[in-house]
Amino acid sequence: MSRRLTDRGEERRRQLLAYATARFAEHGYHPTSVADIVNGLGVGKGVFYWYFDNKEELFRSILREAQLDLRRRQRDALAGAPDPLSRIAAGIRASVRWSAEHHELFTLVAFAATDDRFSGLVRRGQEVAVADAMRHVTDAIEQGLIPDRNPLELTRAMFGVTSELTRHFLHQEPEAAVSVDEIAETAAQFCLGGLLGPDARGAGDQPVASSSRS
Amino acid sequence: MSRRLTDRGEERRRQLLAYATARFAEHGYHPTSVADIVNGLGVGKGVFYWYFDNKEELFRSILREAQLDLRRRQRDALAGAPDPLSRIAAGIRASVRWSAEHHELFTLVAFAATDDRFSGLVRRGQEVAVADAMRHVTDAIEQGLIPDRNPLELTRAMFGVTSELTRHFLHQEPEAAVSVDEIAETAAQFCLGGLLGPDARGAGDQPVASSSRS
DNA sequence: ACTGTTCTTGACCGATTGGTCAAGTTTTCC
DNA sequence: GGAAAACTTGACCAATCGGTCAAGAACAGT
Repeated sequence: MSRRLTDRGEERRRQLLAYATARFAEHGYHPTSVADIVNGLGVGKGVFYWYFDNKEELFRSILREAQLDLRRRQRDALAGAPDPLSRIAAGIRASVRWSAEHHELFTLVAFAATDDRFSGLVRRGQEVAVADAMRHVTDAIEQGLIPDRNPLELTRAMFGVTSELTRHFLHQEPEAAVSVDEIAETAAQFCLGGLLGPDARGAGDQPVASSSRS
Repeated sequence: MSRRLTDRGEERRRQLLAYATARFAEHGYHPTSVADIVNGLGVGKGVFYWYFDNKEELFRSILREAQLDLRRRQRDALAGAPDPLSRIAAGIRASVRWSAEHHELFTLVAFAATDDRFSGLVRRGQEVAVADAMRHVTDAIEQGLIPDRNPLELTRAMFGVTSELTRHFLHQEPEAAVSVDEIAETAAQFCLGGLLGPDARGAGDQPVASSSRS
């Protein structure tokens, strides 16, 4: 589809994406029909199919734009952080904040990861993000700031912390009145502690021999 | 439905549950039809509706049995652990092992958490599991084994680590040839470190004043 | 052996869906 | 001003689905 869109067309496409995002997040991808989307916007069915080949393509577009936005946000957040551990902490905080602001997108990505058609796309996006974060973990190991353990395992553990705390406190139980900053801080602190491990000394200590060297 | 089932009936019901579990895990809940399930078992549609009121009830039954099984497994794992931190570590390892053995159920719970109809059930099940685990976190704080921070936040962070490491290494990338025990150990170590935080001293030290007391 | 219950079959049905498309409107371009 | 393109409408359609149910088979109990 190499047809050009006018400004009016671009605006309509954005409306479809935004409305569909909200609708999918609230009711789920499968239970939401194309008719639901176009009726909600007050347009005819053909408008939908003018801009998207099918329902699945619409959803993929939403996922891709979410991934790009998050990655951009994390890159911006790391600018200026002096050392690997503070970059890791800054990345975690940026992630928590982005997810807090994009509840709908977070929900959709979580669903997409469990669905055959979309899990590949989600996986590839996450691999990029994980590779980004893992570089800092590797740097921290090389600089002797944390014990030498499997960087991928450590990075994935951090992802788990970040997404679970965000999901629970900022999306599922927002009435718990926990601030985004508090959750971001909890995530960062827990992860820094996790990187150090249970036998860790204070930051800056010389690396010590590990009984289970990897 | 208070009709009694014979042994033959019980066996058929189990077959429906097992086949549906595999089918839902592989293709997704929504894309799997009742026809898919009964055709896969080689029975007629009425068999399905003899045992279950509808498709949704079948899925709920699967979720409930999964939650009971996991909880039982974790309770067994804690027996004999002498102190809170070793109970926490034992619970984490049990969780990882259970999830490794129940890939299908793990997948279904992950999906169910994102779906309107089932997320309530998943949430309640998780709250029970979280409350169980949080008791040990609270004990550890009270015994001065870890700094005094929000136990619920700490417990949720551990859940995030456990599920993400399991999901990634044992389900998504099984060809990475990482053993279940290694992942269980990584999860336990990361979490113990996370509980201690980045300023932690060795286990057994007196609790020190925290600059951000909660 | 007969009755009652459990288990089973698969045609059937109303409802819903994703997607198509002829026709019309609006806008753009020359 | 007219032609072309973009945008829009909503009826239509084949396919699929969840669930029902009359009828039959198998089994259990007396």
